[in-house]
This record gives sequence, structure tokens and C-alpha cells, in this order.
Amino acid sequence: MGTDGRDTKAARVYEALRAGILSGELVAGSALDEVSLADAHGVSRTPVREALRTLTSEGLLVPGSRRQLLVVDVSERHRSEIVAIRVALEGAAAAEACARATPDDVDALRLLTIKQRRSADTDDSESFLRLDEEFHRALAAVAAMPTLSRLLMQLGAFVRLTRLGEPTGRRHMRGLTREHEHLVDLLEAREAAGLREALEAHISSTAQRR
Amino acid sequence: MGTDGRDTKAARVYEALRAGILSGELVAGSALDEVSLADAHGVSRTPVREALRTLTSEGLLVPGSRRQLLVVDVSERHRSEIVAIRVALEGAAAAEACARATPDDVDALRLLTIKQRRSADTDDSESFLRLDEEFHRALAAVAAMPTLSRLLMQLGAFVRLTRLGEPTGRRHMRGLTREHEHLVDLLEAREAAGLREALEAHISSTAQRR
DNA sequence: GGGACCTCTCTTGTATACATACGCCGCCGG
DNA sequence: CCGGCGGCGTATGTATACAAGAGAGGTCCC
Repeated sequence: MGTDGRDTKAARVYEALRAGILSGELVAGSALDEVSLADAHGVSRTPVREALRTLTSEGLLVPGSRRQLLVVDVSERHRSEIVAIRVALEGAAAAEACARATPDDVDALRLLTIKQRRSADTDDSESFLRLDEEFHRALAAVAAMPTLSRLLMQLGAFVRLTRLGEPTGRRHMRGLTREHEHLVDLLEAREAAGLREALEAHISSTAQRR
Repeated sequence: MGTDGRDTKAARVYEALRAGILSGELVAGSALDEVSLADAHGVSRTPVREALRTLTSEGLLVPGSRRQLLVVDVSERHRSEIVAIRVALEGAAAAEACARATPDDVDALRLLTIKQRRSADTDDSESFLRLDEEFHRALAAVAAMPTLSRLLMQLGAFVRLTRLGEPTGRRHMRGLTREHEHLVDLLEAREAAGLREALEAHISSTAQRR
């Protein structure tokens, strides 16, 4: 999502701000203004403006009163909402994916679980998290529903936010990996109903284990 | 969605372009460039740029090769994808709405069906369509899931696109109204499963009846 | 004659200057 | 003492000028 794939100042500012928000470096609720950001990043207001607009359309910034842009604050209620949306969207994608999965798709997903297992074994929680997100993206991609994937991409930032306090122990990572492996098995067997169910349980439980 | 609620040139250009795309006036697949649009609307490139970025992030414009922005082309496959997403998202919202609906919510929805019936009776297909969209928005709003509503808003443009060739006869409009009334009944009775099912059938069938 | 390179142009990216609108603060009047 | 009103400051909205990159077409060399 965001600013296509082009390497531009607007894209860099966007990435920087996004990373700042997701890491919690930019505290929720604080206001951003164009000039200080432009100054801070050593660019003019124009690319900053663009980055701010993009982040706003993704919901990471929310227009406040007093004509300000505030860093979004995810409440507990918001968290469960994100989970519900993921369940709905990824569930729909999974059902379609069952009908369309090729052996190559299955292999690609298997490869990801293997990498995940390695990350879990080496206790590399950062790369594990990245692989986890990639797995879900890849699974949705199998459905070949570009608009749905686009929505999930947008949601990705929120998912990351909801996972900030999640445990990252080896045990936990291995558990998640096992669940992913199971999901791939179900996909390969084309058990649409079972896959959907397992996926929904997987996503929901992720939100619980904190 | 789009450009907040402010009255600005960027917002006007955005609305104009959006309307053009949704009405089919801007043919799918054609490329837009900033200068001609700026010239056509009598503004500078800056607001045009902003409008284009917003439309792109909503998916109404897609980046093509040769660094162009093309008006989105909704294929048949894309149509069914939109329906599937609506089913997933609105279904999830409906389930939650059942748990949260207040008498006021129900009344507001009833009022909309009444207005719809009038539009159907007077054969005013344009206001009927608007009310239909508003009904679905309102139903989702009952769930009080702002992010989900935001996604549905974004999807709204595509929904409109998929409905371009839909029949608008009095019979058809009355049928849809009846279905809406039934949905409200189920919501009031808090029959979550039934509501979800009926809603999914309603949305799916809408796409069929063309 | 064909292919590669070079240049030219057209478009988008960026900077900056100007306009405007909105909120805030202080003053005045009730 | 409170409430409204007006000026001021600061933010965003807009215009425009400049830069840079990518594609197209022509030309030159092999």
C-alpha cells in the first residue's frame, strides 16, 4: 500500500512516519504539523503533505478538532474490531484460495513456514513477525482477489499495532508456526470449511495470547 | 471517505473525478495527467495531485506502466470479488449490530425503508439507489465499528460501479425494499445468524439480478 | 539494413512563495 | 465578572517555478 513502489522523498517520509507510528515512537494522540516534519526530514512541505494524506487515508492519522492530524490511538475496542475484520476478510480469502490453490502456491506457503520455524528456533522474533505477516499476505494472495488484498494491506498497519504487546517467546512462535503448517495442510486438501474455521481460530487466538 | 469534509479545491476536483469515473463519463482504462486536469478544472496542479492520490489510494485509479494513472476497469471477476468482500464485511458488521442495536437504530433503519418505498413507488431510481446505499451504511454503522465502516466506504465506489447496469424497475426496487424491511425485522429480533444469512443472500442476489 | 545510443520532450517530483482561513488572546462592554 | 468581538499569528491550501527521470524518436555506426 501507500505510495506505490517508487523511490521518492514522499515515500521515504511516509515510511519513516509509518514506522514511527507502528513502533510507538510517535505517541498516540500527538499532533503532526507539516513544517516541523519537513524540517525534521530535510525536505519541503510538499512530500510531507503527500505522506500525511496517505497515512490519513489509511487511518493511521485521524483528523482531530482544531484542524490537526493526530496519531491514531487504538483502544481495546478497536483491537477486537481489527480482529473481527481480519477474520471476515481473511476467511473469505481462504475459502476462495481453496478453490484456486496450485501446487506452487502450496509450496511457497510451506517455504514460509519453514523459514518461520527457523526464526522461531533462533529466537529471532523480529524476522518471525515479518514472516508471519508475509504468510498471511501470501495466503490471501492465493485467492487472487486484488481488492481484498489491498484492504488487508491497509489493515496491516493496524494489525501490527494490535500486536505490539504480544508475547514473542520461542514456545509461542513455535505454536504459531504449527498452526500455519496446519493451515497449509488444509489448503492443500482443499478443505475450505475447515481452513476457514482454523484460520478464524488462529487469528482470534493471536489477539488473546497477550 | 476521501478528503474529509472540508470545502477545498482539491475536494471539488476529487468529487468531480469520482463522479466522472462512477458515471462512466471517464472511460475505464484511459490515462489522466495532472496538467490537463488542472487546466480543465481551472486550478493548479497541486489540488489535482491531491485528488489523484486520494483516488489512487481508494483504488479508483490504478498505476499503469509508463508511469500513468489509469481509470480502473472493473472486470467480471472483479465484480464477484467486490460482492464477496461486501458479504464478508457487512456480514461481520451485521452480527455485531445485532448485539448493539438500540430501538433508535431500528427506527432510523425503518425510516430509510419507508423513504425507499416512496422512491420505489414514484419510480425515482436515483434517490432509491442513494437510499439503498445509505441503508447499508447505516446498518453497518449500528455495529459501531469505525474501521470496518471506513473500509466499506472505500468499497462504496466499487459497489456503485458494479451496479451500473442493474435493473431499476419499480418491481425490482420494491423487492429490494422488502428485503431491507426483512433485515430490519431480523435485527430487531436480534437473530444474528438469520440476519447474516439474509444479508448475504440479499447482497449476492443484487449482483445476480442484472 | 538493423540495432544501439543519444537527445529531446513530456510528465511527474520537489521547492518555495503567496493566500487564506481558523483559532486564540486580549480588550471592551454589559 | 463574564461574554462577545476584533486583530493577530500560525497552520494549511494553492499557485508557480524549477529539476529530474523516463519514454520516444531519430540518427549514426557497424
